[in-house]
Amino acid sequence: MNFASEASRRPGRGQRTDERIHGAIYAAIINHQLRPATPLQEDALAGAFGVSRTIIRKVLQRLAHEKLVVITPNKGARVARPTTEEGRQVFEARHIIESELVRKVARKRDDRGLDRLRGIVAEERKAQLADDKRRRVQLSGDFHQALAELADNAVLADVVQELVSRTSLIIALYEVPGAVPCSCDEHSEIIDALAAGDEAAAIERMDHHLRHIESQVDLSQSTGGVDFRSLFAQALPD
Amino acid sequence: MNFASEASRRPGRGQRTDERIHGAIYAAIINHQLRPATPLQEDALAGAFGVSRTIIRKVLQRLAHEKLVVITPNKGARVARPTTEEGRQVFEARHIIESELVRKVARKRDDRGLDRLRGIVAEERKAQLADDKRRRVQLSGDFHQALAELADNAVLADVVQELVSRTSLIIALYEVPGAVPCSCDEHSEIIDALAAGDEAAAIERMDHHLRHIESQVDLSQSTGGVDFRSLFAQALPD
DNA sequence: CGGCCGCAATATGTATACAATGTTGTTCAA
DNA sequence: TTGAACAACATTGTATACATATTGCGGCCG
Repeated sequence: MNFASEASRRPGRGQRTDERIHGAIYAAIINHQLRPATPLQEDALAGAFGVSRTIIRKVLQRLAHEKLVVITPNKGARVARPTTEEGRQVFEARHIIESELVRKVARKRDDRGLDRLRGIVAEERKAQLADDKRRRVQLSGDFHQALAELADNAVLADVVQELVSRTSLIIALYEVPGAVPCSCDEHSEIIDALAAGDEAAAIERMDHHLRHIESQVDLSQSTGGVDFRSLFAQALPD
Repeated sequence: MNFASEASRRPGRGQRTDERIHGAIYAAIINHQLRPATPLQEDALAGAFGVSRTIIRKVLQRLAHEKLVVITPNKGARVARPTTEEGRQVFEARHIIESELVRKVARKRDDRGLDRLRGIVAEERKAQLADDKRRRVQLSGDFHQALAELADNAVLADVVQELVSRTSLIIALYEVPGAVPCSCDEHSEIIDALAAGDEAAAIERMDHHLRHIESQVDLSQSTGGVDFRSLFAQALPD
């Protein structure tokens, strides 16, 4: 894609540009259009978006902080390739944090908030029928994000947002072949428990849902620093 | 301070420079040498560290992502001034996350890890005797950071690190006048419970410790947009 | 013929120049 | 005297040029 025309039309109108470019690359990574380990060359991106490398560098830096991109000094940026261990940690963190957030929301009985969640699930169903996988992934993330926001804790909501993004990368890498995309029914069940104010049930269902997502990936492979010595033990002199 | 000589001696030796400058500004903020709302002018910092604004911008961007600095477009960067609401959220997040981390560490019975914690507490005691407040603040953060690392979850350890830094800012802003700096005995008691493998006690003591820190700050003021009208009600003509 | 050394190409790291924006102080007019 | 408009300054935003590091290729030596 080439956005050069729009970008250069209005030369210096603040830092709306950064935001746009960040959003575009972010979405492409979450959507698995840019897969893990894809090189993100500064010049190429600068050309594509019609801006200078300065802007691209800023965006890449931000994505690196969000752990979606890895920058190796003097070698450039690539889409991150989280290890299985990192995957395990991300899921553990999500269990811990999202359980508590669900607890808080269940206690709140915020009907308007729940309606917002229902709206997202409705969109999910539509995307499911339309077989639009990209939109489903997007909306599934939005659901968790929205839930976090309902818990009146923007700090934790930010953390969840980051963890959800990273989950996308983990799925891209380790999804098992016949994986069934996470059914939105589970989201619906969580909402029902929240609406009923049933704290325990809501937590249990969120836990179940997260375990379900985990069951769709295979984190058993050892990616954390391959030990060549033992791997090639029999091929090496003692 | 002026690091121009060292910086320019070896012109382009990788991005060790960024790290150094980030560390320096980070420490200054945590130490309360740079107080909330202090303007961080690019040129001034560039001059002080003997680098160009390019590097400074990168560092400020990173600090902004860590929520220690706020960048307002076209107006520049300042040390962040978290609101009382944000303070509340940070403490809540710490309770949720650090409780679970303590639970995990209690179950692990990792003696070598506990020794590391004891080492930090010993340093804390020394700093307490030497009346070195800066070092005490630093070490207190290190304790929580080290504890998080013992829980075998680098993802959450990163989050805790960020929350601990932000806590420093909150203390700088809202510390009550006669506040007694957090005694390192509480850290010690947590270690003892961990050593005994007493999960419940360890969690209880961490909770107590965090509540103690919270009691040192006054988050009751409403900082979310000061209402001059009511503030100066009696001094204004209706 | 195989392996090592050196050079060239490519990409990133940093500095600087220029453009745009925001702020402040001054001047002029009502 | 007060208000607003304007102009000068200060500061950030962006692009570009140059310095430096890595990588792959080709030639040279053993």
